[in-house]
Amino acid sequence: MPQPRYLQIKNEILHEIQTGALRPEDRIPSEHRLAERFTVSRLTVQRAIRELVSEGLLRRTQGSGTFVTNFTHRFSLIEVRDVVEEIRRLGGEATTEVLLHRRCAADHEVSRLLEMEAGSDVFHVALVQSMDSEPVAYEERFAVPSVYPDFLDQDFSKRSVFDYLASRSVLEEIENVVAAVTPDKRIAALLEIGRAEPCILIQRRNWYQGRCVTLTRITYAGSRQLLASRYRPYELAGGR
Amino acid sequence: MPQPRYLQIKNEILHEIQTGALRPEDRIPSEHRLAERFTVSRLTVQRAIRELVSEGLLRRTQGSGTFVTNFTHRFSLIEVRDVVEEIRRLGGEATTEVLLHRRCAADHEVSRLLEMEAGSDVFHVALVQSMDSEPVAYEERFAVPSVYPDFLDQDFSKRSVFDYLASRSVLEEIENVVAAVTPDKRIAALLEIGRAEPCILIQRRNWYQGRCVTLTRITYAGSRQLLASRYRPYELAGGR
DNA sequence: CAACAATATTTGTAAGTACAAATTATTGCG
DNA sequence: CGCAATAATTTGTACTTACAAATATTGTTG
Repeated sequence: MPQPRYLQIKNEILHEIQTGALRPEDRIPSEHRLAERFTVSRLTVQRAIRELVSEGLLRRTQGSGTFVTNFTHRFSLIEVRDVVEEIRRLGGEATTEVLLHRRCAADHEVSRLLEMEAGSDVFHVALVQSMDSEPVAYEERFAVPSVYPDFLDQDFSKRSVFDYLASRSVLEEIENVVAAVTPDKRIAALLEIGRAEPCILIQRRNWYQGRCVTLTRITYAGSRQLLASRYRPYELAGGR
Repeated sequence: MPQPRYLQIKNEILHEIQTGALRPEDRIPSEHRLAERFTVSRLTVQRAIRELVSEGLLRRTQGSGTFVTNFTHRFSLIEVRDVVEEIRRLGGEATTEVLLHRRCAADHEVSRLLEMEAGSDVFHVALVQSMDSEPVAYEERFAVPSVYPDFLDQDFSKRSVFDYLASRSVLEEIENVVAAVTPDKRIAALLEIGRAEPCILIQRRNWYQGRCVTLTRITYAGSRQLLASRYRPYELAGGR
């Protein structure tokens, strides 16, 4: 058996969509008819269709039928990786300089973003990430003490904050905001760039068990393109 | 039947992962055992597990077993929508001013990015997108003539370029590059911002049938946060 | 003890059947 | 003709069975 039947069926439907033989809003044949056409059981057809539905290419309504989605990707996706992760992926050596690592009272802005009362205690770490000795990002992270009790015991120059935080909680919700900013004097100096050089600021908030538990602000040194992604929206499944 | 059995099983496993009862690399019981435990058929268990696999929470190996992934999202995702789409989503009125709409010879940079010979003919359109009469983005798009023969006949002030391009091809591959830039004099004037105000530049390339067919550069007026996303990585399925 | 063979376990694919639920088409009646 | 009841279609869920393929375990033998 060179390729499972359900994959053959799936790829055939996918191909018809890609070539335009099946157009958005078109109704595809019923499971029964497809099962007849391919001489397979209804279950096999069903599996192929269910996967295409979960991938967003088809939409089905009980009693009515299965239709081609007109959702020709209303958006495309950009992956935002952890800086250390990204540096390694690019084949560089990542080093971390920890500037601050403390417990402190949250200021107005931070407490608002963390959805807690102003003046509450938070953990705070500030660091500079370098790739092959060249600074590429300034990170500032805040964490809620109750969820990360051993935050202050960590050595973030050895293990990335990202790694540590990820190991302590399976996140429920993630919010990312991207903005372009001009670095202030201090950050420009740390990143060894001119104050006129624009930077990308990514602010991320994570929720765990209904509460906002971490706030991260990463300022990327402008010219270094760490935010790129390339992907295939609808790839044919299986080999060949 | 309040909730399908396969969803109950899926959510139970998901819950065990979220609470930490099941940890990364743990092996979960075999289909046979789970079917016994929940008094359902193997198929029903299989469906629950297959969905969790496709969502990236479990990994299976034939003959060996099913394991919890240690893939605690190495990246998070940002959705990049079309400007017109994004403006409507925010409840604003989108207007488009077309500055250029022509056929021309590709310069060195554009032909390199479109993977074609320098000097080849390309379609070119430049426009300013506004939200409630306030300019928010400057777009420059290049398209390969052979794939979009009626490019010049379109009225892009009525129908968005995005819409037109999407209607003509189902894309195979999408590349996005995000950078922070300082706008040049012309773009700053068009966006009605100061030259010191940093902007986000998104460059996108699309592939269709093995060839790069479109190149887009969008400069977002800095302070307007059009790049934000919020999502739940592993949401419990079904109601209740 | 090590190498190999046989066996058991586990997942992968697939057929067939059954009934429920939602939608759409059809029929019959006033 | 219009409306309501009925029938047919289509998807949703679920059970049982069957065998193949990959891996893990156990037992045997030199």
